[in-house]
Amino acid sequence: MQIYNSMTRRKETFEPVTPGKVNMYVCGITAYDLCHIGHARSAVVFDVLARYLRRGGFDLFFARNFTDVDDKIINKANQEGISSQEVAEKYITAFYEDMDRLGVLRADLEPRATEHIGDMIAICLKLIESGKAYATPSGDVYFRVRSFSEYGKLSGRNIDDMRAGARVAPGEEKEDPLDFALWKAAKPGEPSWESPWGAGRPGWHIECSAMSEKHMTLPLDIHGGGQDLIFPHHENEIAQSEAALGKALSKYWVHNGFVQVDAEKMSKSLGNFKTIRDILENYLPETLRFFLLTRHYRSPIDFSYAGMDDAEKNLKRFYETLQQLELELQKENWAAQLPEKNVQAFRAELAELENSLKESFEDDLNTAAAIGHLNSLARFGNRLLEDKAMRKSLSGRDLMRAVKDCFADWGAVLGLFSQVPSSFLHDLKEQGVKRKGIDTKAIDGLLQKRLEAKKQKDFAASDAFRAQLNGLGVEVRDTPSGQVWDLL
RNA sequence: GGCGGCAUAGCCAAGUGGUAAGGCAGAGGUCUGCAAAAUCUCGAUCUCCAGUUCAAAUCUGGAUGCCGCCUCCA
Repeated sequence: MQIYNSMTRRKETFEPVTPGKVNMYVCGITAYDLCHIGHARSAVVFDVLARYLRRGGFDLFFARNFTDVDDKIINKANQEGISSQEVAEKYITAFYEDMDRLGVLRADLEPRATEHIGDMIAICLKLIESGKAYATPSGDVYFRVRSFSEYGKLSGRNIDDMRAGARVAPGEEKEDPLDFALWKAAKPGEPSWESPWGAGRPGWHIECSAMSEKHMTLPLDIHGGGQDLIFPHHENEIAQSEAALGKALSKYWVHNGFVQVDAEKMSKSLGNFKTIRDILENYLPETLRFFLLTRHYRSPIDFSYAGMDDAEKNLKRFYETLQQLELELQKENWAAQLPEKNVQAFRAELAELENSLKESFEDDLNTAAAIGHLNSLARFGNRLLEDKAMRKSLSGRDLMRAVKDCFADWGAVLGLFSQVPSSFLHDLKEQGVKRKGIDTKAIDGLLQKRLEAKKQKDFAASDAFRAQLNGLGVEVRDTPSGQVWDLL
């Protein structure tokens, strides 16, 4: 497949270091708060990438870490009067709850920073020994950025262009403002570990270097994360790891775009911050996942409720089609195969759709294009369902089965369409009723009256009841099995 | 100040050289007692200007606008 490599800023043909095997390391969360929809996007994107690589037959080893020691965690712990370990535990649990709902599969390895303190110290020692890092009198360890000539290669920055002068906080003992902390001397009340430089805790960047080195063979095939991690996090990881090991940290660097709100990045200060839980108050998890996948992973997504509503309607259409296909395929009596000439064009169309789907994923994981093709597939399925000859014959049955299989196949890669249609549609309706505050008792009453009117062929009255129902935000559908209502 | 990205129909959104996927909304037809769902048909020359090319939304240069990173951040 073609994958965009942030390092070279081009799409490249993906060829793992060892044929058939893929090592992928994705930066996970810092566990100090509930996950927002940006975290959801990153998790969903790399979840789909992992699923697609596995589908392609690669032997994938996927690691996603948790940062469980960090300034923000310590602050939170102080605020809440609990230990930072408890804070991390609490939000890691919340992460799993949220991600499970979104259908994000567990990684093969989910290492935590605090489990790798010794490995981090070892890297620090190695870097100090080779002159790439230095310890200060107060017990900090800094990476000597100017000792790594390639510094800036990922983010496209030139050391001399960086406005780092202002970054030296009072009391820091950096040789150079650009230098970054590998290890921080402990302050009173902070969690700390013994080290050759006294009690302290690791800097942020070092954990990923330590964990990827410990558990995976380097270079990694794919190192991923959000675009905001490119600088300084990934740049620093590269500097540490490559300076310590003398080889590349990763062959491909993959970064997902932001989720924005009103065309601006989400942030707590702007007050436009949406947690996954905020959204799932009013929408089904699959709707959020679908929404996130309807844009290319590298583009920014502007989150909006209007966009969620669109996503929800589209997703509903998919499940309704799937439901119709399922119902039709339960039939047992099928007429003989149609003449080949009547079936040929349908088969060709299906084959082309399947091919387009494959190509979409091959082209830098273009899930937006893939969902477009799945819409075409849904229409194809609906046309089969409307075609009398197709609907009755074995030819049609085979085609309908193929459509259903195709949905199952690509749905498994996208992590969509895997629910039983009737139960998804039921949940969706319930969610809508709750969100819009529909009075179901009033609805049932009106439906009963409308049914009576219809029985008497009093269409004027039945239409009047329908109008009343519309006024309540409800639409009635007459089906072979009776009245059905849905949200308008 | 440095680096980077984006600008496609009413809205959302694919599309990196050969005359614009898809979704939502809208109009019309089929179906329906009427509707709904489904289906069919209809809709953009791709921010602007100048180039390169037989040919550009797609390449180059410029303008305008928006966004991100340079500090913690998916």
